[in-house]
Amino acid sequence: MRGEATPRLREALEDDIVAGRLRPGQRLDEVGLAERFNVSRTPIREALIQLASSGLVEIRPRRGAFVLLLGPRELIESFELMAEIEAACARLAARRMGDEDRAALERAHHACEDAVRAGDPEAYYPTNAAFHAAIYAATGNRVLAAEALRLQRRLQPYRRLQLRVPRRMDASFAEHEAILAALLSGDGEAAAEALHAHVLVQGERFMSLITALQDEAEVVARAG
Amino acid sequence: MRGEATPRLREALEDDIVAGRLRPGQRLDEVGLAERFNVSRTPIREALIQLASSGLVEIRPRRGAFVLLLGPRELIESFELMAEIEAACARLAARRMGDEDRAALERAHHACEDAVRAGDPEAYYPTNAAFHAAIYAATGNRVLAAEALRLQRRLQPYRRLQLRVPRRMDASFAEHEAILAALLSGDGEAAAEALHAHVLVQGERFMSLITALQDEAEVVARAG
DNA sequence: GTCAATGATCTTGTATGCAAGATTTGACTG
DNA sequence: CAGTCAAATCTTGCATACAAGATCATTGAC
Repeated sequence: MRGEATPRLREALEDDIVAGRLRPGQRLDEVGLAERFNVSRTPIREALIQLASSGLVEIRPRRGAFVLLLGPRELIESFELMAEIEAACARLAARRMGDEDRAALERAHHACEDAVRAGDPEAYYPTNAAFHAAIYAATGNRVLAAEALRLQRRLQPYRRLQLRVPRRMDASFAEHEAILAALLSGDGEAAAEALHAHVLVQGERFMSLITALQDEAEVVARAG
Repeated sequence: MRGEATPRLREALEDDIVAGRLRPGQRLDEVGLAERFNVSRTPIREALIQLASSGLVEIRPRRGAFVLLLGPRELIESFELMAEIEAACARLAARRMGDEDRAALERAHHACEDAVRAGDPEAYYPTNAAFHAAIYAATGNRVLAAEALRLQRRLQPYRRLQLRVPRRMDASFAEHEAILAALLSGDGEAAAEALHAHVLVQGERFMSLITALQDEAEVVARAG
């Protein structure tokens, strides 16, 4: 077994959580994971600690690790934070982005368009994430971009549900169009406002779904 | 040894870093720390991993852990992120803060005033941090506040140096006054702008000092 | 039949052991 | 005398061992 185990485990678990294969609230048993990955508990624990620090996992002392389950309040607050950070990204990106960034942004936008045309939410999901990531990158501020990505990943398990809402995908894409136009025209304030609303509306639309998920997940947590 | 060791170790190391007892760039030897705290390497490693995830420590695989040393670019970017986040806090706080928050903010401001009167940068430092923290809390958004605090701590080892700059403490306090006035009058935009500038100016003023620290720390890192 | 208490079982948190990669030291070569 | 290669030493990363707290089940009382 070459290379180091811990980073690999962290990525594998992170993918499982972000992709929804591990559901919010689910318990992460150290021994079980160790067996699944054919390693000892030590690197598993270290990976779990890292995931806890980046906000994907919650470790309750002496009780074990759980996929982070955001309550309604935390969820609203997280989307609000995301909206503020993305708005800041829009402002900076509009001011600073270069030709390379513009091209990447347009590529990402077209990829979204393809997914919308295909009417495939599963395909839209990653292209949407990439579009937002392209905005982060266009700020030229790597620290800010890393922070935005971290938050994006933290919210992805929840976002994922939202694309199932009828017509949401088309609405999302239309909003992207307005954001992109504002960015390309260099109007940072307009882009910031549009992006802020775009993120917040997602948070708000989620709430009903989330509450449902919440109940479901709690049942899972209790049963599992 | 009752209670759990890891959280205690994390806090102790975090305090050492934030307070400047452990300098940026300094190596953190697992065995040495284990002896110092009378524990095995295991909880030390877990504490270091947590500190790495919150951005106070850098772990280079197979090379060990080091107190995070931000380069000039990362430092500028971090202050820019901090400025954006604090500006967002100001906007939200101006809209939402209650009487309790107002009172806490004024108390924090008066504590700053005392330190300025005494002309004591060492005393001003924590009161300044508390003033900013009061703004975070006044947003009513705990997720946002937690994020702001995390960044604040990450930058504290660097901020700490800046209060040594002549007259900086008085200028900082004067800026606080303007920020507080805007917040209390409910003018979120003005508060946001003032706070944004307040944070950014710190970042900019730091740069010369930082470069000096950078060199010094690298020497320490190489020697240690 | 429900609830509480107590012991068995399981899981976490920490210590210790060991192998592999990194660093240092010292000798040797040009 | 500087530079380089190699072996010895040190450190990390992972595995395993063990103790203490948490969970669960069984039993007994009401």
